[in-house]
Amino acid sequence: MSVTLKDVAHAARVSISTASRALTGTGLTSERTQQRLTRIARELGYRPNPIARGLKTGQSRLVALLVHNLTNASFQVMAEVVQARLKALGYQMLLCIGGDDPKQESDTLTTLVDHRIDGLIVVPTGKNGPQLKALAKDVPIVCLVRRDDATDLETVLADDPQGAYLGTRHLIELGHRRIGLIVGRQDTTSGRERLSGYVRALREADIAKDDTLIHAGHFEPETGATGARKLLDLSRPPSAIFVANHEATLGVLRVTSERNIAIPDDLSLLCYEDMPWFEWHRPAISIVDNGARDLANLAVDRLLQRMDAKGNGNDGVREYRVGARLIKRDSCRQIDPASKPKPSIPKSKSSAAKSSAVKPAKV
Amino acid sequence: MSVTLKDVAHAARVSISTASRALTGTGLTSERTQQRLTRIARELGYRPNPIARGLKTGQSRLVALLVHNLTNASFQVMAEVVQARLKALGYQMLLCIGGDDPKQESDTLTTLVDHRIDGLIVVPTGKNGPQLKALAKDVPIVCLVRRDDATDLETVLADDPQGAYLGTRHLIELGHRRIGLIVGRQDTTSGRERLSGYVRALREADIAKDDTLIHAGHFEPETGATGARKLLDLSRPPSAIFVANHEATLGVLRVTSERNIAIPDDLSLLCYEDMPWFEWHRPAISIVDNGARDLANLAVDRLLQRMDAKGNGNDGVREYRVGARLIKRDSCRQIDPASKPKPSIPKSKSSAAKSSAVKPAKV
DNA sequence: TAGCTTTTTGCAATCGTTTGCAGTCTATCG
DNA sequence: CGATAGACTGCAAACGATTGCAAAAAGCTA
Repeated sequence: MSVTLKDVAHAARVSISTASRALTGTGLTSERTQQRLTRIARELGYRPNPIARGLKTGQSRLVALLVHNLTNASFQVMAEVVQARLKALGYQMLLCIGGDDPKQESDTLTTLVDHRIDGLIVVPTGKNGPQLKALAKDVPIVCLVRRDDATDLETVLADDPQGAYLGTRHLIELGHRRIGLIVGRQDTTSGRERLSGYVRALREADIAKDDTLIHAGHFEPETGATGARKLLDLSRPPSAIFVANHEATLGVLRVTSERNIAIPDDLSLLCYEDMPWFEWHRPAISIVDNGARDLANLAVDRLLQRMDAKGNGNDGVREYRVGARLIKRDSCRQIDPASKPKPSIPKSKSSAAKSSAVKPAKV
Repeated sequence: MSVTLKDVAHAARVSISTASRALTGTGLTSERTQQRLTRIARELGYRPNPIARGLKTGQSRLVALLVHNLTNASFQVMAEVVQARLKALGYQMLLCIGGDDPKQESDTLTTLVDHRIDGLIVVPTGKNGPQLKALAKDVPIVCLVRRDDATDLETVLADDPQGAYLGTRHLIELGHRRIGLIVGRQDTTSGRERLSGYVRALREADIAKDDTLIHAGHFEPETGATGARKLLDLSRPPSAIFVANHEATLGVLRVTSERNIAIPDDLSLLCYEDMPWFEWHRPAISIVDNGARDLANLAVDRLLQRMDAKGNGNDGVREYRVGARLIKRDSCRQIDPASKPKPSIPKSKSSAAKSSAVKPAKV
């Protein structure tokens, strides 16, 4: 069907092996034949067959990315970043969707290694530790966003404690003392870590932690709605809500809208992770950016390094944290505890907010 | 490294060929050996190597989906649907992102056929017709959402003429006579077809087409903003806007919000294609659903059929249309034909409208 | 039991590459 | 001028499966 190495060799009147060496540039061929063959190959439109090559070399030039879904904005940009990076290096990305379901994850993992993928970036459910660990012997693996505690795989994480801390502190600096928190499930790393960052910021400001102000729930809009209702129904409702679970944002907005609560006048709102429409929403929604782009890039970096290292990548560092940063928009306002003044939009001096940096963390 | 067919055959004391036949179920083996071999294979944890198999059979069990991006909600659900369907059939999906850029599309296409994909579903840019046509000789291809006029490839399209017609008629039935249209680029199928559906509905209702009410632009929020401004600045502004280009929705909403225009009281708004947050938005946004899910499913159906047919799929039908449907929510209101449409200086009296009084009145 | 058909099995080639080994050629040096 | 090192090249065996063909085994009839 298509042009094979044999054809090229034949056209150039050399043996297949010479052709192979010349084209792969193994250096064992004379400059002249090498050039001649590259030319002929080009003329004939020869494109090496990765399958045949893979059979011999055991590589596939395929790298898989396994995420939970594609509706999550973070996963979208991660997928785009990973795909772009890999393509530039001649790899193809295999995007798989695991739905945060251990069974599906497990199935997908086995198919992937069957296909002899050269590398894997995975957002683990956390329930397939042993399998992942076993696979890691055959294939370089990097975990993304979530850690699988049952493994010691290299992991690239958002700095959720810091992000939540940053966000909470921002609200405190604006004068808020009663800050509601809507956060994800507490059996996930991110859920726990965001809560802890929130708590730390409060403690640092000598604000007593009030459990009635904290609502932990699932990663769904519904959680935001019930959470918001609960918080707003309190006898002393919060003056700001930090939605540390971006799937919940929609729910919160619906409730504030239903109740005709003006943002940021009546309530300040700060969210976690960006969404394309946050900027376009009125008021534009301030966020803590978890750095999805950086996360993906770092994950690719790590993976590539492992793929090159060929096994001896045990250089100690097992966990990387990508710094979060605050993006101030218009949904949080300064509070003056003394009077009830006109709302003032905080000016965005975003240069100060760029605290993002990539730093390795110790195990 | 892993268990090969040879190992299985050896363990069962049969030849490799027998093992192969027994496991692939070619039917040329006795029931008994077949069972015995499947058992042994299972015990040994044998998993066939798709690369080796592919080399011989010329198949890869890989099917590619090439879309423009992942931020578009339709592409997201399509990707999820395709992945799910294919996985169930033992295929892996290769998701590629072409950015609606002919050069990238072209590059990706060649890498894909290099990888000997078994099939391809592509949202074509429309600029690589010849290449697609050539590839179609080697690989079953189905076009999705957009047609590439330079080819005669099987194509699964949304019924945009009907969808636009449906939406426009809905607005007309609500009593609107001046209906603004914000639509995509007129050099794309969807852009043209949606315009034509709009025009047909108008004609059918004996409403003269007014070109000042039509704004065609790029697939970006900015287009929505400029379009909305243009329409609302008219001396006789429309009483309803049909945003037939869902990337533009954000821009339109920003403008209505900036100008304190209440939806649906002051202006009815109808959009094309669903977004997760449309339902949660206040007011919930009515849409014409293009049936992304159905589109993807049909595309997969067609592709599979072609892949089975092995070349003789010339059964005449070259184009499939998936019906659109109207989803009524709260952003369109009935107009009293007696009273004149109220133009300029709209008061914000909608209880459900964006409540924040403070807007940085930029622009 | 012989002779025939039908099933089941094994041998070996093949897919398109890569690569160890051995052979050929060129050039250099004594 | 002949020997020899060094640079190129080609042969052939892999990689792990599938598959046509022929041989062996089994089943059947008479």
